[in-house]
Amino acid sequence: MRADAQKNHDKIVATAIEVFTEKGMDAPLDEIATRADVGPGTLYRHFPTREDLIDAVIKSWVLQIETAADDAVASDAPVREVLLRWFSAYVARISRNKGGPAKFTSAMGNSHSPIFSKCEVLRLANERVLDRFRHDGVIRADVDSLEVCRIIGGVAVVADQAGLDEAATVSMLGVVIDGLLRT
Amino acid sequence: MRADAQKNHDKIVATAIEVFTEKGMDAPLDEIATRADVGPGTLYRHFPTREDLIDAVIKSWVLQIETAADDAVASDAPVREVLLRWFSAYVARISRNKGGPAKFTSAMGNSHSPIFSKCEVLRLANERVLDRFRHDGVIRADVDSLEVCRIIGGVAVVADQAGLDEAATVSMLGVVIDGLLRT
DNA sequence: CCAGTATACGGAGTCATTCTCCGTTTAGCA
DNA sequence: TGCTAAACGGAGAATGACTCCGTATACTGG
Repeated sequence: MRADAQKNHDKIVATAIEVFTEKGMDAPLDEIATRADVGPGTLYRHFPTREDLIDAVIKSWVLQIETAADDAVASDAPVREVLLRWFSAYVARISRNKGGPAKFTSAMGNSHSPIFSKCEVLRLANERVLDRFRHDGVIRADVDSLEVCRIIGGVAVVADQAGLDEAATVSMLGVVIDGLLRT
Repeated sequence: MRADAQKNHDKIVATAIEVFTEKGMDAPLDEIATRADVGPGTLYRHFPTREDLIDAVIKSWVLQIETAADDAVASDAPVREVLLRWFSAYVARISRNKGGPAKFTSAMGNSHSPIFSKCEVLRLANERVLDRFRHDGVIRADVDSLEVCRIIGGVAVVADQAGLDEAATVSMLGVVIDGLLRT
């Protein structure tokens, strides 16, 4: 890639992180272009769709999600507590920017989405956590990771769109966790 | 209200029902105006916001929700089965038009929304059903109707946005129901 | 029945946003 | 240093929300 192209690419991603933080993931792309001092054409050449740009922005998350999952797998606290912490981390992650939960959760399981691979990271991290407890027989075995991601994602979407606080989210997650335990 | 205004009002609502069915609840309002043979100005005078129009469109539902709730309260089938049927009806209702679940669920509990009163109908119907089982002591008492509506709504939003089939929805509802039972 | 007026109409027009097209510029190479 | 593929960027087309205001008309009181 040409040096100027690389520079613009990086500048766009950096600006996108800023703008998404300020205005949510549905922020006008042209504003990102303007603030990155590039033309709209340049932005769209690098990132044909909004999701392609989101994909580039997410890269930094991946590691943190993996770490949270590692913690959950390693922790010897009670199941309920471990799951609550893990799901909270999951929700916090995808909710960092307004509109994020909807973006991730509706792309989940859709292999044609530009952010599919990032969703897979989430799904697989969740799978590792669930596997640990499935192994112990403390959670039900008939629900797969994708489905759990969707339910948790649903909670995140509602919390995001209705502007709920963390307490409300935790309470809803508690219900879902109880639904996963036993059986 | 002047006779011509009434006629236009009715024509707009009828057309909106059609267009929402075809294109979802985010369909262009100008298209509704065009197809109803009125100017955009007329549509916006009658319904200042999209939600005001949705509110008018919903009127026909209310009775059906009440009926489904009545059935759930009266049924002597097992809890799990009754709840599954009720929640399925709830989800089906708000998911009738694409984009519906998000509209309803994010307005739920927000008394400033034009469709708040309709959301209250949903919430109260759900409350009646929950109350019956709370009385029997078969479901947990520490989760209120609003919260349950949000969790179920979250499932509906995800199913709607990801285009999931009914089996997937039912499976997710099953998890939530298990989370509500006991304790 | 008719005139006067409040009410309602409707579409042209503005604004915001997405996305494209294409003439211009430039990095990197031979 | 000159050539060319690569990249740029902004004008502008397309879509959709929403407003403004000149025009038309349904009602009412005489």
